[in-house]
Amino acid sequence: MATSTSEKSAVDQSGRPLGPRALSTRRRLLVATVELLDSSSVRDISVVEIARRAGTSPATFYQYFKDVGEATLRLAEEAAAEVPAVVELIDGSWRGQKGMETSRSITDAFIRHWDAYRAVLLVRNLAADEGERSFQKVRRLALRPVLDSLARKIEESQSDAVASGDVHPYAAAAALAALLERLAAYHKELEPIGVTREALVETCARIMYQTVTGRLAPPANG
Amino acid sequence: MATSTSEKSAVDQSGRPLGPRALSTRRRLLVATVELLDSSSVRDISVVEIARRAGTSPATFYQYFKDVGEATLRLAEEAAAEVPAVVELIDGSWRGQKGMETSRSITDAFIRHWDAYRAVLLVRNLAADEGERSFQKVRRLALRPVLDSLARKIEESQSDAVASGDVHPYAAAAALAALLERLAAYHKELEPIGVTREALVETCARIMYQTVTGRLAPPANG
DNA sequence: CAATTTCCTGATATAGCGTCAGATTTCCAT
DNA sequence: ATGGAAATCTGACGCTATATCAGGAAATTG
Repeated sequence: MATSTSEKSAVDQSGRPLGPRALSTRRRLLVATVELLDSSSVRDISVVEIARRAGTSPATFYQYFKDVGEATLRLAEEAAAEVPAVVELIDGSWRGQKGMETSRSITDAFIRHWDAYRAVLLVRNLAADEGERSFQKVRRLALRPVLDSLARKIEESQSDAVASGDVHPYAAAAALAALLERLAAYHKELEPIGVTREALVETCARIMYQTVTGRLAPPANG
Repeated sequence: MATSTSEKSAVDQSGRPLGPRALSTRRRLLVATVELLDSSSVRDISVVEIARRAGTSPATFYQYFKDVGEATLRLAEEAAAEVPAVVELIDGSWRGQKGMETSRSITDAFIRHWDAYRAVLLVRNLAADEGERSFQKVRRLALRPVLDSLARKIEESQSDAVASGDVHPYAAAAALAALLERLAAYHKELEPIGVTREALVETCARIMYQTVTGRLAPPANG
């Protein structure tokens, strides 16, 4: 859990920094919020319920958060802190079978990230898509490093490559990120339809490989 | 607008079919719902507000819909009725420059579809991702034809192709659909960052082309 | 251990939810 | 036309949640 980072800077609704007791209350409220987010739809989560589950009163909730949206935003920030691990993978080798391996592990890491923070990330994306600035900002915060390092890799490939250079690196990176995100959110619903997680990862990895390197993916483990 | 189809079968909350006056009231309520969906976040849309905007009372709303969720579901059903147009494009040629053209127009059509129904589709996807069965069903209804015909095309390409056959057609189709969906939801936020809609469409089209045909995309209109 | 700061909550005004009985409008047979 | 039945709408109501504030309980400090 990457909680400690944000804990440091946590403040009261009036801007005052928090002591240890307050910190733990705040944490309980956040935990209650994820749990409810996990188990029911956003639309019918209420402050009362969060407070009840956290063993405290609604008034206390408002001491720390403006509304349910703000609590969710804080959770999204915590999730964003976990992404960097994915970024390092991108700097691996992108040649031949090794490249496919890199691609696969990125896909896999991304999906695992989503499975871990699913509910929060879903809400974060909806809010961002609906135009809420603060949520857009958190999403960018989480995705930017991924986009940047993907785009860099694509550029590298383009310079030494056979591949046609008419691909905008950043657009390609964005497309890949979009693919990863949506697939990660979606895969659970695909499995009952007969598409295994493995097949999905493999397909996604191939697409990524091809888009990054500009070459066709090598046949599976020869 | 594809409203007439669903209008026919519209019923009261108690299952009774609707007369003309009721039909028009129901429509006004649905219109008010989209408008609010377009202009504010799902979380703070209320029945009262919908009723106000439709020039009627909350009690009337409940005559037609169980809650805001159901109204949204009906709207999602109407959006789903528009998708088939996209499907026909998939049956076009996938060879060389023509293939890229096909791919581009699919991407373009998909994005336009999303721009037209954005708010509703966003909510539909969130609800589906959150596990609400009825919304999953509507999404499948809309996406199935696309998936099916994409998967068929991929299979065709595999039979006569050089390309390695270790791509699961349905998984690949799902990945493409995921890419299209996410990108369509996302593109507006990418433009300020310097990624034009055109670059996005082009990239997306190339990925689609490569995934469907198993060949590298031909260089742009060289 | 009392004063002080930190943290929590009961009370409350306001507003939305969801239901029902009855008012209003529309329709149709006469 | 016109009176009554069918269709449609809504005012009123009990319930629950929101959001705020003044003051109470708990921890900390000198």
